[in-house]
Amino acid sequence: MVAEVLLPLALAQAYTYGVPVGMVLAPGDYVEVPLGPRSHIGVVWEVRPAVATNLRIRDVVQRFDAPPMPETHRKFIGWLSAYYLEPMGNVLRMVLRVPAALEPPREQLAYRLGSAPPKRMTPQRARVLDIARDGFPLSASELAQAAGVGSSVVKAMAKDGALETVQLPALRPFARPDPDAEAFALSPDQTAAAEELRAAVLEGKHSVTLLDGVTGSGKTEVYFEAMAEALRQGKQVLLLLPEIALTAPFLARVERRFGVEPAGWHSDLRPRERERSWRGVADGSAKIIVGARSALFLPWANLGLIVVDEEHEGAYKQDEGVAYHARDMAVLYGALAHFPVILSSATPSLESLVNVDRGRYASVKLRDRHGRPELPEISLIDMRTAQVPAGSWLSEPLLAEVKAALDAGDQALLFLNRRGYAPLTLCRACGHHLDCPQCAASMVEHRFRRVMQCHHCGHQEPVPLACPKCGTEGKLVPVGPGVERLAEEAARHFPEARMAILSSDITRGVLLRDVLREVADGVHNLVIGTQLVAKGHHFPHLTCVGVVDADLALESSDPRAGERTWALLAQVAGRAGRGEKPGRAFVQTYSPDHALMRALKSGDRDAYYTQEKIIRQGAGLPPYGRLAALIVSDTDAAAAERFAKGLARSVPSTDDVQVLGPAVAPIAVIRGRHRWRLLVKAGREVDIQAFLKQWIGEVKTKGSLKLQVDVDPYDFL
DNA sequence: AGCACGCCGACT
DNA sequence: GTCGGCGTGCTC
Repeated sequence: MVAEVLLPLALAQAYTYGVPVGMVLAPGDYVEVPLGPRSHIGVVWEVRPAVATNLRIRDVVQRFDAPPMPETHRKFIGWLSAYYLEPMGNVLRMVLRVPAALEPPREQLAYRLGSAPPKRMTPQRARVLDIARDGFPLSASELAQAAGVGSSVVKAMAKDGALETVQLPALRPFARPDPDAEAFALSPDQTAAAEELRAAVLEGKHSVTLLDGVTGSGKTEVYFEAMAEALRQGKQVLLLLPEIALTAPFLARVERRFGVEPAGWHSDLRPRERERSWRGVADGSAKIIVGARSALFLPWANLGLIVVDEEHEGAYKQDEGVAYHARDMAVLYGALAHFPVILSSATPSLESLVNVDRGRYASVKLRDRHGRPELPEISLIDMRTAQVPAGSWLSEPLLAEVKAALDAGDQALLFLNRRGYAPLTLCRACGHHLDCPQCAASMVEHRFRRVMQCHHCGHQEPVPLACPKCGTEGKLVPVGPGVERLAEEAARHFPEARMAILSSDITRGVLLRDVLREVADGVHNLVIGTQLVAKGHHFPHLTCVGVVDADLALESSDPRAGERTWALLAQVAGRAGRGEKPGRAFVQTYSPDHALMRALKSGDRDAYYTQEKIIRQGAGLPPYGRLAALIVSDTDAAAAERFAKGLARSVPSTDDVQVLGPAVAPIAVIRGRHRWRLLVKAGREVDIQAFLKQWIGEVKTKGSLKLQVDVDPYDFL
């Protein structure tokens, strides 16, 4: 017999290996196989009788004693690979990213207080005893660290008998969740919604339900009930969150509801915790997993429900490596493995709403628990006519509203989606503007951190005193506002205010979560923030929200800009009035007649989305058509252009696919790589993958040139 | 992903 | 004349 083994390398197919006599293999088994001079861990895809071949067939080295990868998971890998035109091995690599997962579990030695007193007493030993006396067994390094001594002290004391060793289970086992640990009190609306979701779970087949309700409507408690139902059936449950929303308070809510700490999965999990979650998912002992998008690839033993929270979030689209969309792949997984998927959002994506229109997704709407309207009262401030103090970004009407809120003892929020001090720095002597040496983008001044930074590649340099071009000193001027500059202005207007700045590059060792808590507790009464503030934080004292530049996100010519702007502004405005007092939002705009602004003012989401749908439909854009983007990049600008234009000339002739471009990509240079972009546009019924394979399947790239395929790009531009 | 094999510049 | 740079291709 031979086994077809898929390896976690950029290989499109499985490789054939001999099965040694006495070894029994089945599809899904994890095995070690030789490849060239090295050995790799792979997954058995198929076992079949050997046929004559002129390949040199080498033997499988060993089979790992681990739960085999279920067939649905293997199918998922195959589908994803076919959908995104990514070699299967690359997709497998996302599953096998936990190095220790297949090794025999390492026992961990722990130390606790022994029976004998230490033979010699030193201050160090006394500290170790102090720690050991009041506690759980700790590993040598933990104990030593807690006592502030070297680990040799611990080891010596163990030898003495002053400490004794115990074996700990290598990894803390997962406790079984209790679906009824602490049910939250639900409103009648929530109960009805929860019933619908539970019914979908009880049906035990694939379905997608869009849970659509504003912040404050209690979506979380509602989908918790669906999770409880899946848990009662003994299934595993995956709760997907955008990375930024994976916070300790959120995990605490899950723990309270189900009585156990959920397994976590995100990028900065420590290796040991990663291993624990991976194994728990694989053997089925981890029942609730709360994770970021890559949690989809964990080797699910018995997955029975996926909830995608904040489903509209662009962060679900991964664009490095395998460019997949986690929300779409969650739906695909549900379809393959026949379980329900719940998409939750206060501002659903157009894609999901259209799927509801088409009858493919069910829709469950949730109103505010306290009967409040979807959005607070929103007023537009027409910046063309409003009084704006010289050198100011805040208009008189907005300043008056903020003052009124502060005077009333309430909180106010000023929102500007721009990090740093100023987005652009110009030399007034020669007109030079400071750009990133690696990218086609401006360097952004960050005054708190005293650096200039490129927001595309992260490149940093000190803030220059003189113009790098003409050498004139003192003539560099910041142009336009960032949150830091806005804060400076706000401090001038409201010197008494207790101000906090919320931005992802926040300040001098202050932890973001501490600032968020302080804001929620009312320690600060004036908050200046970037889009970070839009993300589901609850600020009960906030009654006044000011959007400083509502046009910013609309300026992009990407057709998705409208949808994104709506989600952002609706969520920011929705921060106001979530506590006892009603809130109001004020939106500064130069285009108050824009359909989006009018809809925002009237709080009529449907009106705006209806219009967006018409525009998308007219343009044949998703979700009414299909898109794929090809990105050609090279350190050599001319080579990138030549290759991209050559690609365009070799498009196979078809009637149902349109190829646009090439054009210089929206960000023309990133990290010194020049980028060109082609866009493939087709009807919904067209097999765009087949077209792409026919077109670029045999294309070879050489040198530093890279050709990247992005099926369903998030940016349509 | 490694690793070896292969063609062009700075050394003894 | 060789050492070694990393670009290209292969691994069942």
